[in-house]
Amino acid sequence: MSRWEPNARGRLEQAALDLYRERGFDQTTVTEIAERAGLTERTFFRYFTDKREVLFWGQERLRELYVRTIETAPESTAPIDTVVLALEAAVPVFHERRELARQRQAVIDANPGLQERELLKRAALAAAVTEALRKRGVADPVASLAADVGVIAFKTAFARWVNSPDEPDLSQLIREALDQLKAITRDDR
Amino acid sequence: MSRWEPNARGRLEQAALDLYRERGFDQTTVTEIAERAGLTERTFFRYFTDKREVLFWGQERLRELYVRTIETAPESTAPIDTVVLALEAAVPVFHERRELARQRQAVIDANPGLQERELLKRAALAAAVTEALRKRGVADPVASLAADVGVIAFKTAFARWVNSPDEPDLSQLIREALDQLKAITRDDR
DNA sequence: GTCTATAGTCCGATAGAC
DNA sequence: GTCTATCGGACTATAGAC
Repeated sequence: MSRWEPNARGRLEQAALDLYRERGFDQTTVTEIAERAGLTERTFFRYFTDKREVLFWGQERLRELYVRTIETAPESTAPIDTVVLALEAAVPVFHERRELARQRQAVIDANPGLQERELLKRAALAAAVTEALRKRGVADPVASLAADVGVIAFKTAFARWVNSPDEPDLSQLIREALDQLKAITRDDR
Repeated sequence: MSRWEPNARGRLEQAALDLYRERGFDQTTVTEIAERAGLTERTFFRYFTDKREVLFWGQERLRELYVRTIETAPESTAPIDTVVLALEAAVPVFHERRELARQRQAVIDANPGLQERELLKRAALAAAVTEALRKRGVADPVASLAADVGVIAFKTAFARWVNSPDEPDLSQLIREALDQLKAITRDDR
């Protein structure tokens, strides 16, 4: 038997999401989150640097998955296709947590401060993808442009996926978004 | 004669930029900014909702310029070209303030919190561009994809422009970035 | 685990412009 | 009189220091 309940981090994350949904992000104090998780405010700040960060777990795992997928992609793969491979490799992570993703996104969409943080996380992932492409010998600015295009395609696909009543395949939505993006940037129209 | 020195807002903006450069964003308090501008902390918060916002004046002007340019673009112009027209219309705004833009960007680049805010402002501009395209009859998701592609091209161009020792033309850098972006998304390679 | 600085809010007061 | 810009003080919660 251990002295504390296990999984303090997970309990804080769950308590925070629940409270943000119940009464809104601004109306929730860190003290309340900690109380509901059976911990103290101080402990909250040991796990998360601030009140927003508690919603963005899984970021690190996603980053590693992207980078690893890019590292192991066939050498001949074009930059943009390499990025798509990485995005598709992460699709199961989302499919397995559809309801959680939906709830989380609803909270974020209701608060500009959380949207800021989400954008920063997305930019950090784009930077990691850019770096992984560079390591494969992709020159700048092609590396960062390919990463950014991938982010746009994913963002577009995710927005549709997360709130659809039916359950479309995220991979397919990504490919669709990318196709539309290609059509837009094609010169011959 | 009025009771107060004129342009309280401008004085606060200048004082804030100077202090953020001198000692860093985190090491600067709102009280110090207000003091240097000859005002009180309370007055600072009447003009700006928070400490970051003071760096992002001009945002509204830029938004109006983008929207107006899109509204008045020739009907036959393709979505992506309409966006480029808008971006180019705003180029003089930057060319006229190169040194200020440089200083501001250096402060932002040194602080994640400010980067968050910058990303949110950029997203807000993209949303305004998307909306302006929709009003011209551009369907979704083409409207938002075109806006996002424009944002990427501008971001890429701006990053090069703002720190070049020589003074390249921002318009040309935007067109170059867009060309590279088109090459990346082209299927035939 | 306690203590503290500071961001950010609220309500109200005041002084001049119109 | 009304409107607007500044200031004052009290207050809470975040976040970091010790």
